[in-house]
Amino acid sequence: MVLPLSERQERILKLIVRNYIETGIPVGSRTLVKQYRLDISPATVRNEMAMLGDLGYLVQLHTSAGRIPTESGYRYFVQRLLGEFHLPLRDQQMISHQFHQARLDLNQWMRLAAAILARTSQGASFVTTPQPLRANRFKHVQLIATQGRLVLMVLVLYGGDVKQQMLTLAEPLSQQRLSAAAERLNLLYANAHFDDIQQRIGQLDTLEQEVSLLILDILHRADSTTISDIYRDGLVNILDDAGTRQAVRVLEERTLLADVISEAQPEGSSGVQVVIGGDGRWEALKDCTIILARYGVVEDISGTLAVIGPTRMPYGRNVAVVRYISDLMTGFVYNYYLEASRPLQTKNENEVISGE
Amino acid sequence: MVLPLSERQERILKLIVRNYIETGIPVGSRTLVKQYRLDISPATVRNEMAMLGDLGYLVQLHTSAGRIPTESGYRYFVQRLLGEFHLPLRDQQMISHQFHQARLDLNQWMRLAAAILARTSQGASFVTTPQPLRANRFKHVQLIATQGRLVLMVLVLYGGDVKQQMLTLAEPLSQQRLSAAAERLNLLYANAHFDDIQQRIGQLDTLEQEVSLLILDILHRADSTTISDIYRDGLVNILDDAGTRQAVRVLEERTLLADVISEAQPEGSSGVQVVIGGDGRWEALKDCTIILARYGVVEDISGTLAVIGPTRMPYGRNVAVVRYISDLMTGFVYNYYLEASRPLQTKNENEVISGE
DNA sequence: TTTAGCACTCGATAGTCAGGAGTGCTAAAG
DNA sequence: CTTTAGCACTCCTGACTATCGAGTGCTAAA
Repeated sequence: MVLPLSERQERILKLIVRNYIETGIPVGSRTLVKQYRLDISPATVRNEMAMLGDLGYLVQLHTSAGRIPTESGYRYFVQRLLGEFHLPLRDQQMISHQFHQARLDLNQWMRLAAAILARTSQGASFVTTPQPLRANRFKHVQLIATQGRLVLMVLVLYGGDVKQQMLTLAEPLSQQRLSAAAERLNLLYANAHFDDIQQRIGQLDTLEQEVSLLILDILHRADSTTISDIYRDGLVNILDDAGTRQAVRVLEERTLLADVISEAQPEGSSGVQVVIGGDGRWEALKDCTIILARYGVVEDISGTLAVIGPTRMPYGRNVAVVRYISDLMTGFVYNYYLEASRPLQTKNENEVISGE
Repeated sequence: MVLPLSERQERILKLIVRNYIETGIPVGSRTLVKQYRLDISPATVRNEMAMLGDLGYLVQLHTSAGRIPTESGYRYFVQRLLGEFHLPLRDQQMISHQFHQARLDLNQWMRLAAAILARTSQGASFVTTPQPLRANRFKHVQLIATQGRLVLMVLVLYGGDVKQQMLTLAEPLSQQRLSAAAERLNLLYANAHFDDIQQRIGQLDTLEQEVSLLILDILHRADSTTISDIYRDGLVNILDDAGTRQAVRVLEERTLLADVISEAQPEGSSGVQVVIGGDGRWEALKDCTIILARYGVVEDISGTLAVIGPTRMPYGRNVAVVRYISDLMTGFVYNYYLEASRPLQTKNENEVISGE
């Protein structure tokens, strides 16, 4: 529930948030008037500040200190006062150039995305590999003899995810024998879902059954809410900020991270999301803000990328860079998986801020 | 160059280091005598302390404060005074049990190793995937049609490393055609090195040549000193220690980390290494200590695992856990890649401390 | 409704002082 | 020659105090 403010109140709130983000020190009435040459007196500003305080947008650490924004204050700022901020063209070109250097290598793209997010946002970042939203499908399997009874199974899923797993046979088999088995499975399971495989498993010989069970196991694990791979960067950037401990926990605890990702981005939502101070839902995220966006094909295959930093962060710039890179990555996913026309430079619609 | 100390000096140094590691406060002569019921007077201890100070093993932050160990002090302690420390049997069992739960899944093993190192050492940790020490060899390739002219190439290297890469064809080809090409390459390149492939590339058709070039490219990249994959954990543990910034840099900067790994572990050395405060070689590692060990088959295929923490860390315990897990992982590598008899519980010989 | 004026609050900064842990030095004891 | 008791000295720590100033809330006048 967001109460509407008078235009002057909004102006004052905006200036306070901006100033505090920039300087990090609580801002008082006199300073504000002088700094921005307002044509109203400090006393007036004080009255408005008191009002904004009552509404829960500002607090003061102690009686005789200036005001700083509350979480709600930041939220109001991001939702209504932030405005459109575009990445400078030079930055866009530089980033886009770097991405085009790393053509067609998922690994490099992920690492690059994390690195650029971290660098331009001055915060920490993470990026997850794109994954099918609905149940995973079989694409291809290969069996490779290594030593004696040990066999390496390489399983490719729809969406390009490659899984590898060892298995031990009852007796050694030749590579020919293994390849043949793999080939049969490839024909039988083309585009199969978990259930399809489970149905057809009866008509197979021992080796093929064993492999199928492994495939089912992997599909099962891939389908649960686990995140496959996470690329991080920029931890150093936030090392001595407030709320570092929280931010690091988010990056390290896969479960917490998975939780945030799935909760903050309901039902194939698109657009950039800003989660400020946990939005009351995650106690663990006090004092830090996550700006995240989904990239890829929303209803089909997608991943998440995000910037993490202290609540007091440059929102305009960071939202812009998250949006820009998410667009680039979307283009990549199209190119990589679907080879449809590649909608680069698309603007994300429906900017949303979650919470309350 | 390490000067020999009298037995009493060693005893005093040992107690000071132990006490400081435990409490974190500078230790004075009186406290020391009282705490450990020494049968000598504080004045005597003071004399010895002065001597140890002259030799560079102790310093005091200011005139009237107790002594703390210097880097050299820690080094002397680790080299000569640490003694054998074994992980409690209960811990060993617990760890070993957890590893046996995650059978035959490289990914899980790596993650687990990092997690356990971090947990039991109360520090941060990293583990790199095992990699062949010498030039990499071709093992298997597979081509998988995805969409139109896009093809996913999955390349398996000797040692089980799986690489994936997209390529775009001049024109679409059927999966049969692709599989056939892959099969020919598998026969032709069985166990081939970079050079072998380069030689044989002439006798191929266009598609096969294109794929071969990609393979060469990947082999080339894999052969340089790049580290393939790094698993980290336990960052939160060291968040508010001294030297955190340095430790985080080691974990984040791949080049720095690769540097440390290759420099600190010359020529297939084995055993646990302790790098204290960068040992004068890395300015970036001031105030933090890395305990690292190679695991795997020394001359053949191996990875590195390590614990990172502040200089003031429990060395005995941490060396023990690094050694124990490195042994476990070595057993895993044997099992996974070579299926030789699996020398679990082997003790690492030649404990070395690097530097000076 | 705005603003000038004013009393008040409270953190930040600096100074003073006593207490205490620790040192180095010296001289006596073993 | 080694050990130790004694002592003067250093310097950190914590408590107490005073001053300063930025900032506030309130009231009354414009």
